[in-house]
Amino acid sequence: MTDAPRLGRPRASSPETIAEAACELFFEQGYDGTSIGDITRRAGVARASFFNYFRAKSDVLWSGFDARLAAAFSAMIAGVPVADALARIGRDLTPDTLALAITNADAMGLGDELERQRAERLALLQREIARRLTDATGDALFAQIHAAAYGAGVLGAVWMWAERGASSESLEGLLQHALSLCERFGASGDSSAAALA
Amino acid sequence: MTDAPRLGRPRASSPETIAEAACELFFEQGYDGTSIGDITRRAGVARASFFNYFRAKSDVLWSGFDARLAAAFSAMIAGVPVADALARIGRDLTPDTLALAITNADAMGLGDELERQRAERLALLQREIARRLTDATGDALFAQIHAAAYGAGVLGAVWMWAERGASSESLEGLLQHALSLCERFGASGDSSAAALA
DNA sequence: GGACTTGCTGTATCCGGTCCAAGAATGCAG
DNA sequence: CTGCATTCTTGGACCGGATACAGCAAGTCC
Repeated sequence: MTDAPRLGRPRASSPETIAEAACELFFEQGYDGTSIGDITRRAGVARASFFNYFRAKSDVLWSGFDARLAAAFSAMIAGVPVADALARIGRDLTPDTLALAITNADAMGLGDELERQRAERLALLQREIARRLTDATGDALFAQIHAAAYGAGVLGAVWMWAERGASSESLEGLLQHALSLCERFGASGDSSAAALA
Repeated sequence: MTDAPRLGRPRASSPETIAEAACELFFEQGYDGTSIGDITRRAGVARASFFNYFRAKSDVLWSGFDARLAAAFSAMIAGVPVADALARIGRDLTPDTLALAITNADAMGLGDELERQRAERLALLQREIARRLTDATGDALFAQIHAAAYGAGVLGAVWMWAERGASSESLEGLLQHALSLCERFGASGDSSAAALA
């Protein structure tokens, strides 16, 4: 939230600068056709420095969204109800690199990579949400199913929002619509727990 | 389904042989500590031949399950209802390499790899099921949510089954329980489609 | 000026995965 | 028996992502 600490050598670049260079190259050469060396060369830093800013190549596209996810998980741990915490993901989400990647997936040559990363986020959402849902209901299997529904709702809403051009206002409503669908699911499943325990 | 074609040089090894060698090494050195060269050396074939039997290292664990998934998808395309097609995944599923990997995840050093692969299968299930569900309801977002619930049900059931020791009989019941939870979800969501179209 | 902390860089290394050309082992047609 | 088509094996080259590390640069604080 605050600015960086003051100690030590200041950073010579920034995640934004590197991400910008990367996205340019993705448009020009495609995602697979762009090596990390290409990115850092254009950004004016050494290849090894790339990993000071991103953990992996794909993080260039996902780091912003991942930060929102992490915030939502923190809120959940702090006691915020699941649906409320997830709804905040859509608050003030300006079109970022992920939205850019979704809308221009073809032009950037993001064939399966985007799907692979989306799959990881779906699983991450499922895991974290299920952790909180299991405490409430006690049925682990139902919690996993319900959590996956929530995760799919979040990602589905983001995708639809991006594909419509990331018009800034509609994500929040889209997300709430999706989450309401998921919540209705939970209301119907409070019986039949101990059948197979 | 039938035997192999008769033409050309016969195979010098088999997926089973290679998978066996691989699993041994995973127990001895861990998944990450075992290179593909290690596996092929123990199996008595050249490194390049590994990719004649598996597309990737992780396929050693997942190829059996993937075949069942593919069969289920084929059935869905042929018109079998979603829940019925998915229920067949549990039919006669003898403990295979995947079950072995789940139960011995720690001993094999399968830290995140198993989760990553599971995430991909969850997304695959979601995609294929949603493809069939969208035709029926027309609401793409709800279809994605519902499809993810189905996928999570399948994987959750398989995981519980494996963690209980893969006792051969209980998977089918577990799966049907999970799928019934998912189906109840679908019954409640037939309104509220055109609100945001 | 020094100690300390942080970041940059070049390099070496590892491994998964792809590609390819040459050769080996089979069935089959003549 | 002789080619021929087919299929698989093998070794090697190659690429790119990711990790590790050692040495240096650039700041802050005392």
